[in-house]
Amino acid sequence: MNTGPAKQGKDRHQEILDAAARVITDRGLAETRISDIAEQAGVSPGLILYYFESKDRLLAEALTFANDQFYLRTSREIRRIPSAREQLRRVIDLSVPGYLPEYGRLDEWALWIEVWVRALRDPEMAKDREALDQRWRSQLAEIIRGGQGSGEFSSAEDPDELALRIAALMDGLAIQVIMDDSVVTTERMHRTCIEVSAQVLGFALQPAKG
Amino acid sequence: MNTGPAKQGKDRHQEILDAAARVITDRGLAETRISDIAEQAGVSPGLILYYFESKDRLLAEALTFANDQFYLRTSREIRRIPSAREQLRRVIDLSVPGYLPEYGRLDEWALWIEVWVRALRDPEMAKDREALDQRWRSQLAEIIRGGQGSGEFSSAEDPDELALRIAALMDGLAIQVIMDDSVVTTERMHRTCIEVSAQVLGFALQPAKG
DNA sequence: CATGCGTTTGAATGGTCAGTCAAGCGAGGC
DNA sequence: GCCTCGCTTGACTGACCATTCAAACGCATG
Repeated sequence: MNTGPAKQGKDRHQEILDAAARVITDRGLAETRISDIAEQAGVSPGLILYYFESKDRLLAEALTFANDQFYLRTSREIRRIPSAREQLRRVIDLSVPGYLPEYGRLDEWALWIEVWVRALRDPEMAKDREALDQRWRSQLAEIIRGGQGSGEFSSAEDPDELALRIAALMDGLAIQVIMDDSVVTTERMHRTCIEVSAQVLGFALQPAKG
Repeated sequence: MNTGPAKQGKDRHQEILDAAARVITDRGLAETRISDIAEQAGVSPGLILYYFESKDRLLAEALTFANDQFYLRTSREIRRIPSAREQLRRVIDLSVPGYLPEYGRLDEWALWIEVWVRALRDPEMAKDREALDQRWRSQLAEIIRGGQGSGEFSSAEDPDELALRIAALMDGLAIQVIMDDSVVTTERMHRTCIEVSAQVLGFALQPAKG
C-alpha cells in the first residue's frame, strides 16, 4: 500500500482513529481537541486534517470504529465456545465494565454513551448506532437460539425478545457501573446479569468459577 | 413585562433553568449557547450571567433541575394511587418515551443521557446523578415492597434487587426508543416492561386498557 | 545526483463564544 | 419630583480552536 512516508504496516487513517478513540475515552467527546488527537498519535495537528475532512467526521468515525472493534473482538471469542451457556457467560464477562482486569480501561461503554448523545441529532450516527445495536442483539439472540436448540435453555420464548431484554438490562446496569455508582458495583452487575439470564432463559446456576 | 425587579411569583433563576432545560433538550448540551438560553427565556445574554456564575454551572443545575422535576411529578401522582400494580403501571406509562401524548417532547430521557456524559468527568454531577438514581430506584422498591405486603405481587425476592432490575431494563429500553430504533418502538418497550414486571414480580397480566 | 510527489509540519487566519462592563431603566422611598 | 439600588441591556474583549496553507521533507525513480 504505502511503504515510505507512513509507518510501515499500519496505516495512518487507522492510527488516527485509534488515537481519537483513546482521547475521547478519557477526555470525553466535548473536550477532545484536534491537537489532543495529534499528540496522542504522535503527529502534528495539521496532519489530522490531511487524513480527515473535518474534526466532526473524524470523531464520528472514531466512535463507530471503536464499537465495531469491541463487537468483532467479542464475536471472534464467542465463536470458539461450544456451549451456549458458556458463550453467554463470556459475553457477560466481557460486557461488565471492569470485570476482566485485562480490559480495564474507562471502557468502550463511555464511548457508547457518547454515541447515544450524538445519534440523537446526527442522522448518520443514528443509522450506524442502530446497525451496531441490532447486530449486538442478533448476536445475543443467536446464542439463545443455540441454547434452546441444544436444550441448554429451557425457555421457549422468542429469542429476539429475550435478547432484547437481556441487552437492555445490561445497558442499564453498565451505565450505573461506569458511573461508579456505590450500589451498582461491577460485581453486583455481574451477579445480576447471570441470575437474570438463568431465570429468564431457564437454566440452573453453576457455582461461579474463579 | 417587567413589573418590579423580578416577575411576580416566578423567579428569574427558575425561569432561566427552565429555558436552559428546554434548549438543551432540543439542541443538545454541546450545541447550547448562552445566547440560545437568553433567547428562549426572552432576556438578554448578559442577564444569564448575572444570575449564574458561569455557563457551566448553569448547565449542570439545569440538568439536575429537570430530572428533579420529573421525579417530583411522578412521585406526586403515584402517591395518589392505592394499588401497587397500578402504581407500577403508571410509572411505566410515564417512563416510556412517547407513550403518553401529553408528555410528548423529546423527553427528559435525552437530558438524562447528557447527565451521564457529564457525570463521567464532573464529580459534582456524578454525586447528583447518583442521588437522583438512588431515589428513583427507592421509589420503585417502595412500590414493590407495597405490592408484596398487600399480596398483589407474589415474588418474595429482595425488593431492592427487583427494583434495580426493572430500572435497568427501563433505562436500556428507553435509550433505544428515544434513538428512534426501528425495532424497539414505544409500544414494544411498553409491552416488554409490563410483561417483564408481571413475570418478575409474579402477577397475572390484565388486558391492556385504552 | 536531480526531480517529483505524496506526507508532514507548524505558523497564520478567522470565526465563535463566554464572560465583562459601562450605561440605562424603573419602582419605591423620601 | 428626585434619588437609590437592584435589574437589565448589548456592545466589547480576549481566548480558544478548527481549518488553511506555504514550505519542507524524504523516498523512489531515472
